[in-house]
Amino acid sequence: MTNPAPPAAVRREDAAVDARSACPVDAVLRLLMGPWTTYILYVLRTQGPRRFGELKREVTGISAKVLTERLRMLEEAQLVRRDYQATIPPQVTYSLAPRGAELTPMLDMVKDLALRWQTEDAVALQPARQAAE
Amino acid sequence: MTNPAPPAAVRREDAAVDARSACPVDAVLRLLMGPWTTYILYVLRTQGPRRFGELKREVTGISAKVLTERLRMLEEAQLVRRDYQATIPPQVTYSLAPRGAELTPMLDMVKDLALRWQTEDAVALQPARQAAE
DNA sequence: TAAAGTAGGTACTTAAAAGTAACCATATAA
DNA sequence: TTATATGGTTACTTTTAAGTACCTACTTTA
Repeated sequence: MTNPAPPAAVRREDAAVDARSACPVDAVLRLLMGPWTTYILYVLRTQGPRRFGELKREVTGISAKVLTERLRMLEEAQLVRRDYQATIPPQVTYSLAPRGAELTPMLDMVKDLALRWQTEDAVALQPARQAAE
Repeated sequence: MTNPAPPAAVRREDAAVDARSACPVDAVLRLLMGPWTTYILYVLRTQGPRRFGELKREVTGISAKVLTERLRMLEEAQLVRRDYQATIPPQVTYSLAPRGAELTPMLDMVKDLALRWQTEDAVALQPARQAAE
């Protein structure tokens, strides 16, 4: 689960709030949530280290604001590494940190599941093929 | 990545929108996202089938509205099964569907990662222990 | 007679997240 | 001389999601 704005009614039940906030699974899933996040990780994983501008161009449609937010969040979570070179113009390179790489097997698992379900659904919706032959 | 409201600027670039919406990993992650979702699955997974009222009591702090929304979404995604008995009062039981159970290894993987990172962080913040002895 | 439990539905409000646009300093290229 | 690129930041607006409260219909219980 993910913790939204704790409403007043819940804010009083600290036990419940803690139970949700302390869930370690939730903490990790919350990192991946939100638009663009897995997309950014995907680009870094498959394309290798990228500079800010390159990322912005490859993650089509993202705004600089959100890209910055996501990168800061991922950096804080140690999923992404930020290399800043104070040249002019400045050169900032983002790459997958060790923890980011550790997510790979799990993301692959999600991918396999997703593709399998997709196939199963497609097959289930195609009894016409058998009937037509 | 998750698809937010497609802004006008992006709406024209259908290729980009498709690239994001069609991502199967994203489709699955989006199901788990949002407050309470993994919590609901967790309760069904560990406690077994539960009725609406029971769920609402166990998922502390959730509102009936959101619980209903989440269950409908999970049912549509075939992660959860809904059994409706037209008794009086009506009896509605929710249980984990096969696809919901298939998520277990992946969620366990997230849990292991999360706990390990938590431990690593705790150790990294405790060099005082060594120094004190 | 009124309350409580069943499983929600609906309307309204609020808060968070995301989007847009303008701006910063600096240097190079046209 | 103006535009472009670098890597952002900031203010403002819009969209979406979530929360709150009240309602249904029927039965059993106090």
